Amino acid sequence: MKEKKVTFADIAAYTGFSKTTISRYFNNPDSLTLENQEKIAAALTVLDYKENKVGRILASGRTEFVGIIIPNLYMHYYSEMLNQILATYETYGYKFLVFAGSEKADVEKRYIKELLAYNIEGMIILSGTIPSKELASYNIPVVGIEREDQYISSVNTDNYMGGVQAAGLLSKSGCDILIHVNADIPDSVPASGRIHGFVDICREYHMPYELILTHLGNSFEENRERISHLIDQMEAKYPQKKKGIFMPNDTHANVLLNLLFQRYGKLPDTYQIIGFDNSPISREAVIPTSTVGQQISVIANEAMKLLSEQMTERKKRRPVLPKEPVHKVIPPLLIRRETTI
Amino acid sequence: MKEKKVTFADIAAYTGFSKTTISRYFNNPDSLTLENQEKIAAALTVLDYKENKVGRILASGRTEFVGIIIPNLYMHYYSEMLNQILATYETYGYKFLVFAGSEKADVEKRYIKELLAYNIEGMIILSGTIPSKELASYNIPVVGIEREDQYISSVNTDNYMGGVQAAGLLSKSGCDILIHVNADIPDSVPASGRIHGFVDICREYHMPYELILTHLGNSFEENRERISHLIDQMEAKYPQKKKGIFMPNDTHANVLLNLLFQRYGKLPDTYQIIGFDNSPISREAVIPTSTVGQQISVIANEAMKLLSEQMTERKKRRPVLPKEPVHKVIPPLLIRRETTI
DNA sequence: TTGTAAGCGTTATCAA
DNA sequence: TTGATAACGCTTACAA
Repeated sequence: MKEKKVTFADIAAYTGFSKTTISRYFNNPDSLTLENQEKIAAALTVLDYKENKVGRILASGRTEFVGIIIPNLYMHYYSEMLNQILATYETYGYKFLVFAGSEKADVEKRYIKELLAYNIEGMIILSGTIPSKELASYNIPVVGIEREDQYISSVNTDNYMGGVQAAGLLSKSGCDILIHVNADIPDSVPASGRIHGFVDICREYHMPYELILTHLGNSFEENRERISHLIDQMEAKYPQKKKGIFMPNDTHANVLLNLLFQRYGKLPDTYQIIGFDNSPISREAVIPTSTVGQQISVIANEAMKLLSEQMTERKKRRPVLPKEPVHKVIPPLLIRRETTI
Repeated sequence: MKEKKVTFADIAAYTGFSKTTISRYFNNPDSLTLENQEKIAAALTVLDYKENKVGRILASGRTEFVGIIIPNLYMHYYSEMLNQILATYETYGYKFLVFAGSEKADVEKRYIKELLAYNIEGMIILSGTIPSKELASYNIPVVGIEREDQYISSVNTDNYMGGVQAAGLLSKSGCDILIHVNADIPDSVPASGRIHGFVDICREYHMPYELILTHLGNSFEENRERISHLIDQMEAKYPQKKKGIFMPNDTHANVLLNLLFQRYGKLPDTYQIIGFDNSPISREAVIPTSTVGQQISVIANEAMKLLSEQMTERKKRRPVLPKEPVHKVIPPLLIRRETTI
């Protein structure tokens, strides 16, 4: 406790060098003679010096902090994305200040204010409550992931391609009718691409299709009830017909699958199901479920790469700031398992 | 970009007060006259002042940073724990620097070094690779969660009680033989309590039981294969008998359930299954699975409470450091669903 | 209630 | 290759 920490001043006193030289030892060692490097190195171990980055931040303005705002960690998609983002520490060295779980614009604005107070160098945002226009106004590098991104750089899954892949697979499976269940997403959100991709392919192949754009509820119980309802509707409307169903994500695909299993003891021949995300539940379901897989690790790495480039650029004396935000698009991977042919 | 930031000096110049007074406005506003408070408040908006906490940290030594080291975010238990820990920001105001996903002692030591370089005030650690003795030597408040905790404070689920609850439920379900599958955990790890609780109750009730202490593999495929093997073994050893199986967690319980479903199209009457954790998969399984539920939110909050107390104590001029680490134990919640009577 | 002045531990700028 | 000195933005005695 009471032991004061060893500082550059102590090392300087001990070695007879100036603080500047000690600083240089850390930041530009080659500017010292090898002999002196060794002297200082020895002093460090003798004195048991521990780095203190706060002084450095204050003097240099570089925190190496990146802020993350994430809607929740309950959904696997988000927790795995965070996982992958955190893993980039090994590559880029940025530390992450993480806020999660609000989903309310005013609360998230508080989070951002706090992050800015710590001089974060950049921000990755997965939450969609704050308009990108406002995010851009904070004047630090920001990369969005799967959210509205008109005024900020972003990395997204190629959702349109995902819709195309899902519809393509289902239409090849001999289905009579293709159904896509999803929330009614505005076009500004990348995920809306899935709907367009799905529709375009259905039209192109002249496949009968239906869009069921409805909110499936906020709890597992609500999901269950509404999806059960959906089954009733579909069976009433398309009896006997072979239905190819593209669910908005693997969690909901799993609920559908379980409900059908409970009704029929198996997945009836009149159903084909495909989910989205390739989250663990798609493999852990009663029957491994086909899905359009998001390449979470690729997305996370691209996001950090993009952010890191922008942060590095800013540190230069005459930064060339990109006038236009950069939008990267990562292709999804179609994963065929046992709920489709 | 080029706009320099507004500092206390600017506000002081603008208002005619000293920097000290500006500082006081933020830290102890009541020590100023209401009139002067208003003057400063006005200046803040005029100048568009933005907090900079780095200076404060340097001057005061208080970072309000808490470090978190977590094995991974792939398992729901960890991601939900992180979720709940992050949520305590609203209560305690500590910001979290998060590292995840190494599970290697040397890497995690690097993480800790980095955290210490940023003057974190305390640490929550879920990872078990670094012995608590070493953690204690860092001389900052540390709280462990479900890990070896001899020399550090900790919050754990009452694992023994969990084992008791599981064995109790299964023995009431008319089983002929009780089986607990688990890894071969050393007694220093809290989770070992489950095994002891299970065994003690089986003995007390004179229930025949078997412990299968084996590693179930590191991937879903391995889990599947080994659990399938387990079923073969159990069916060979206990044909016709009603088997009550206590799995080490919900993920593995789900794999077992799915395998049985695939073999028999349902959960046979000769099986009763109970998992551990109450993770989402237990509700999302083909048949909602009984489980011994961990109270993650309670654990997270208790951990932060404990840590916060220790951090607050340290800030006092004459801190009373606890000689002995504090260990809190949170009771599990038995959740009966459809895989047990 | 307010101000002065000395830090906090680095880095940056010059100069040597 | 090295050093002196002034920042960086805020807090904290101590003084008034």
